[in-house]
Amino acid sequence: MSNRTRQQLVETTSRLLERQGYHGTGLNQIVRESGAPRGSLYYYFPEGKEALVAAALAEQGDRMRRFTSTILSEIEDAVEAVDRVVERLIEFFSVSEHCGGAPLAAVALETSASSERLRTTCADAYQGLIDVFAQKLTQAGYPLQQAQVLATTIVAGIEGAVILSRTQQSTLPMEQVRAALHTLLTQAALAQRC
Amino acid sequence: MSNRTRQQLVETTSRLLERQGYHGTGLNQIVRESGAPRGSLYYYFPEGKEALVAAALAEQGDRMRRFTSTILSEIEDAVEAVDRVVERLIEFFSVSEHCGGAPLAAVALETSASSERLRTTCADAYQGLIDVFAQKLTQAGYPLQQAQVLATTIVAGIEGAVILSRTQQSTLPMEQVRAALHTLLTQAALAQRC
DNA sequence: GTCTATATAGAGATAGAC
DNA sequence: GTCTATCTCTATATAGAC
Repeated sequence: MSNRTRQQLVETTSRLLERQGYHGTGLNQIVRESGAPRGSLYYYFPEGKEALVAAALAEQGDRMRRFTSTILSEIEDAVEAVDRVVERLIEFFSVSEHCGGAPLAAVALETSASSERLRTTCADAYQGLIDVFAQKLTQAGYPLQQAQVLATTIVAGIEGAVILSRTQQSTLPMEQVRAALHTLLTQAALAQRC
Repeated sequence: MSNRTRQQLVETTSRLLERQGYHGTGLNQIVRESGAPRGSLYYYFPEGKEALVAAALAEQGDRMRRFTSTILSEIEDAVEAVDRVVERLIEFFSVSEHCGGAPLAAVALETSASSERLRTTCADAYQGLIDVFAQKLTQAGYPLQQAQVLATTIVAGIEGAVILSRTQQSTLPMEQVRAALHTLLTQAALAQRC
């Protein structure tokens, strides 16, 4: 079936990129671990590796955005909602055996200087995620500019915390950043009321 | 001369790792761009690529720690001192044509699952940097646990901001995170006085 | 849609001369 | 300390059969 094989390739690529990066992930490994037919890769992605990776990154960006958006819509209080997002990410990080959590970061760092296509794909994915947080914060009454600063800081803090947690093989950095973001959002809200 | 060639290899490796990551940086390229004699690589690093990269990462960690420590010791007020560190990093990011600023992150993400040696080297480097910030904050009167949370958040925020700034080719994310860290540290200090 | 075979290039690493 | 030559492996990509 057409979309089935293609989807296997994209999902396997996403998974491998997350722990090996762009240059560390070979097409042979992708084909092998996906179980997809060997001859299908260049049928679905005639432009080769870069196109396959771009598709995987875009899908990961969508997944992250939907995941975040769902949680933010379920909890009315903005501070608690952001807290819950980070808590859920910590859970995912734990079950991934301390090797997941930043599906875009490695590729972004490796390729931002060499591939415009992959760089912009990552940029769009990050911006989509930032927008989701910013929208929640503006709806909660934060001024627009402050909401944008805070949303960027949330995403940056999470990405950085994942890097630290992966190198330390511990959830502690993510827990610490979660606490700090809670403080930041709470006191920003307080300052705005006074 | 002995140390001269070795140093050329290490410095070139550091520079290439920063924008290409571990698997994207080949030994041939390192030798070529360093201008070091081709035959010297395995003389200075008999254990091969992993050892060379580990040396480069350790040196980058030291460099970052010294850079930060110097600035923090020059400015008495802790909040202003941290602000100044981020400002200086933004300057470096600008002159690197939006491709530098996170010398450890790419390798950390690529290899944390496959190389204990590189993972722990990155972990040690990050911890050294966190300790420098934490020490400044405790000296400024922040309680120990709060200082550790804030120090981790500073480093995580910076690393995440660099990722965003590189993908967006703009200093804006770093500026935004700088502002947010300023708010966080100021209000944490206020809360502690009341 | 999928296969195998292959082209071409580059990787990391080793041996042995100098 | 440094050189060249070479080994082996793997990479991406393509061609052409089925």
